[in-house]
Amino acid sequence: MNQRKVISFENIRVACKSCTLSQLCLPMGLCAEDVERLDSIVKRSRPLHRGDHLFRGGERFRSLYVVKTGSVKTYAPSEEGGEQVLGFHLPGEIIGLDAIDQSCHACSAKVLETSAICEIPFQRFEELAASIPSLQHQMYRLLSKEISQDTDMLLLLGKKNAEERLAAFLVSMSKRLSKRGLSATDFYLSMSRHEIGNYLGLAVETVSRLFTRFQDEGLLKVDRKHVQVRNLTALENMAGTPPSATHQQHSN
Amino acid sequence: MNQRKVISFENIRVACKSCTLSQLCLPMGLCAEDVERLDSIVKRSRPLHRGDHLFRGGERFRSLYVVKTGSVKTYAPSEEGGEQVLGFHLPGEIIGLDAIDQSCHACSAKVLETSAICEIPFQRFEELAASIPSLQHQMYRLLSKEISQDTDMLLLLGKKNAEERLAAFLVSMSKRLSKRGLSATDFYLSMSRHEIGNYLGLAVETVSRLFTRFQDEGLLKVDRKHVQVRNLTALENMAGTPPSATHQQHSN
DNA sequence: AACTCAGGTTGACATGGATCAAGTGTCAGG
DNA sequence: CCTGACACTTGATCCATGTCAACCTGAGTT
Repeated sequence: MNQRKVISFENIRVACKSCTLSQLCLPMGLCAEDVERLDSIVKRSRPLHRGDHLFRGGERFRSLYVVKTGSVKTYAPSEEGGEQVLGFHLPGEIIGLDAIDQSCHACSAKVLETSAICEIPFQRFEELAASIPSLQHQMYRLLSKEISQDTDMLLLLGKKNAEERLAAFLVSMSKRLSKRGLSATDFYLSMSRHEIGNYLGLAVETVSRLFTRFQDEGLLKVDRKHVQVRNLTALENMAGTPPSATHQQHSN
Repeated sequence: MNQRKVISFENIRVACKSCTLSQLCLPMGLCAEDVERLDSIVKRSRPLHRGDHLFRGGERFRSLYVVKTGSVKTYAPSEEGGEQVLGFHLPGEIIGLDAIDQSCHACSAKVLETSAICEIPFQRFEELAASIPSLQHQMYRLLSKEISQDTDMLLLLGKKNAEERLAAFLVSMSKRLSKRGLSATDFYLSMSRHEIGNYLGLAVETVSRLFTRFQDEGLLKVDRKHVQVRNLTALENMAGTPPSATHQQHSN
């Protein structure tokens, strides 16, 4: 069937079985044979570039998307220009789960930097899941995890002040990046201050001031998008979610 | 006077097939035979009373729960007394979806008034769903809907001011109640002002002042927990979610 | 009836963060 | 090297809402 491409994009278009994300993503817990079956329905497009949309609010829902490399933000465009950033998505994270119910995307998804994305046609996925119990189970887990994460965010927006919010954001990024094999203390943020503020329910100015203050307090070293965490524990305490308070870690 | 009785006691231990909620709940879209199979795994306990817990944060996850009559609140107990109310659940709504991922409840669920609850052992449910595609699909939809609702809530907490929040809350209650055959404009709130404030990220005093103001402005008639909506359209506009802005209505 | 007590309302005041208004890099294109 | 655009920072001010405190009200209880 499909001619194998043995060239430069090969590392971007890796099959699920050789993808380093398989333990975060849908293939988790599947046997080799079932991974192949899943792999056969995944579509891998050319890399997308900063500003490209995976989908826009209002479009018909057909597929789920998984970030393979790069990062994506989802946001709800509100009437008259304003928007609410709903999340930033790193490799291995699934996008579009909220659209299953209405068969229609309520939010938009835009890539923040050059990114490779896997597309999973949902109807075919559903058929497959019906015949692979562990895939079905993993899908329930991923949906459930999305709900827990939203719940954490509700707590953040409902109860935390500006300082706690930014600390929680930085801790979350740190954990998620390190789970992907990157440094937990030295990373680049792919989103702007404005997007961070929007996501956290804060004004840009507040975010900027907090970055400065955290740096003055020796918690961070910041240079534009480059962040070096100097005192992760202090940030965790500030964020109000000590690692042992919950029963297990679950951020994706 | 008491219209709450409409869905009250005649309903308590009815089987799924004769439950008035079947179009909101898991049986939606199932054929009669499959409804029977689902029904056979559902456990129906005696009514619970105000303050009883369905589960508490930290407990092992075994079952999902569906409100049959009455109402339930879910909340995340935080260290040292504080809590964040995560949601209020009306008949037909499923509770516990966030615990699938960790097999452990991160939040607690407490009934707000005498309530009948259906318990659905999750493992048996999962087995059943694997053999009934339309049940699996409905489960995906319900999980997805939960995510959309959380998303709406993120928008509320991230972008809306106090007045918009309370208006959105009242509109949501109105819609959900009317979808259950109750009046959209005359109802009793089963939660306290404190719980409303907590849920909306506002101080009790702010909620109280807003109720007074809405009444002064002729939008509502309020007597303690009894609310009569006088101008639903105005509330909808204030809430910033005009009914036609989204493509379909979906609040459960 | 009087007492109690929790939930609710109302008023006075304080403040965290929004908003407004200048700057200050930094980078792309000419 | 300039120029303009844009993201970010910093400072000054304002205001929505939180906080604190007093009081009310209704439903039980004695």
